Amino acid sequence: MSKAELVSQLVDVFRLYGYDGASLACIAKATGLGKTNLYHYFPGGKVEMATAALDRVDDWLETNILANLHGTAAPIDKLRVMCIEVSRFFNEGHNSCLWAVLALGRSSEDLFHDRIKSALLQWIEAVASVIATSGCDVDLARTRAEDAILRIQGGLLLARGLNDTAPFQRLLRSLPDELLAGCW
Amino acid sequence: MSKAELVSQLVDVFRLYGYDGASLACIAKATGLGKTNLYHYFPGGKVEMATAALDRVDDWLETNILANLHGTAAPIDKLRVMCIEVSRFFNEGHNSCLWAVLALGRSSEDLFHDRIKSALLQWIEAVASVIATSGCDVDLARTRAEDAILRIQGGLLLARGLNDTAPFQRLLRSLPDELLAGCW
DNA sequence: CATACAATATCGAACGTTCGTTAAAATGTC
DNA sequence: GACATTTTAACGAACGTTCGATATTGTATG
Repeated sequence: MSKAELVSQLVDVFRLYGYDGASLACIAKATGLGKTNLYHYFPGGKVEMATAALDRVDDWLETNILANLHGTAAPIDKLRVMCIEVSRFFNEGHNSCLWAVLALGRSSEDLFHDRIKSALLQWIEAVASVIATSGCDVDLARTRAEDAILRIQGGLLLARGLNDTAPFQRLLRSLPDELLAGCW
Repeated sequence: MSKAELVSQLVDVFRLYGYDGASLACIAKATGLGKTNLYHYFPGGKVEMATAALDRVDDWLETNILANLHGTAAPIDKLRVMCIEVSRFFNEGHNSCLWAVLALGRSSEDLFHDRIKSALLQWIEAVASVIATSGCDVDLARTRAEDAILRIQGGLLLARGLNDTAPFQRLLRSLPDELLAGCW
């Protein structure tokens, strides 16, 4: 197995069990590697494994979300592409968000908080920029962008809490139009 | 310290550290009780402690949210009261939601999932009922109610992820009117 | 082509620590 | 003296981690 596949499995394990819930034995079983062998790939131990998982999610954000939002397509099309990519990445709502899991899992002042905050802000600012270019007031665009990310996170949480991905999927369908509503 | 205060502290500890992150040593320190002494109050151990914390949150939901929503006041007033109570309970967004922490913290098939799902559904249905009585289509009311809870959860998550409670507070301010918009 | 050697990958066993938990004894309270 | 509360001590299990050795692979030299 390549290291890229390995990291993908780490993402899955951490967002399913959380940082504390994902024991080394749990990770070893999920990846098929021995506990010891994991230290060959991640000498920094569990922290480095979670960091690698976060790196992977950052890559996804940059490649599949930010690049698109910063592109030259029409605002409505960029937002539609974003929602499609989000739906795919989270398996139509069946997967949790690693940021949410790590942000809620440990104490307030933990290792990953700064990274998560930075990623969320990048996403919000990119969405706000797209909305603003469609003629919206800048402050309103920012507010709507925050609301968009907020609702995506809430949708994923509800999907897990209710065992029902319908609200999340409905949200993604209506989001692009709502974000640009009333913008000329 | 009364048992009621003790349970309140359990709620705080669990929603700050998560179930796995809240070790017995951590709980003992937070409550001021010895590890073993906790077993005098909760013979069922950690599971019973978390269950007691969930009981407390259920009590809050029933007393401060559902009773109000099922009352006889005007729909808009009931929704406003709800948002005020939510803001107070979550300390204006500085506290996390125990349901979210427990839902995201452990594996999909865990001990608390059914309880969390049931509580969320009760809340959603109560909100949907209020919206529907104001003249809204029943399906639309349900959709809006799901969106309301979804956004509250997302707002709390963003507050923790961004270290910024502003989106959550803004959400609570605009939610009552938005939920009833276009309903005659 | 074959051999030797270094680097990479994997493993089993054990480390010390912390986990949740239990039993018994000590302390406080009425 | 009866009862609730708290503490001391200890338990086996699981935690993240480290060590030492063994395969496996790649590479260079003869």
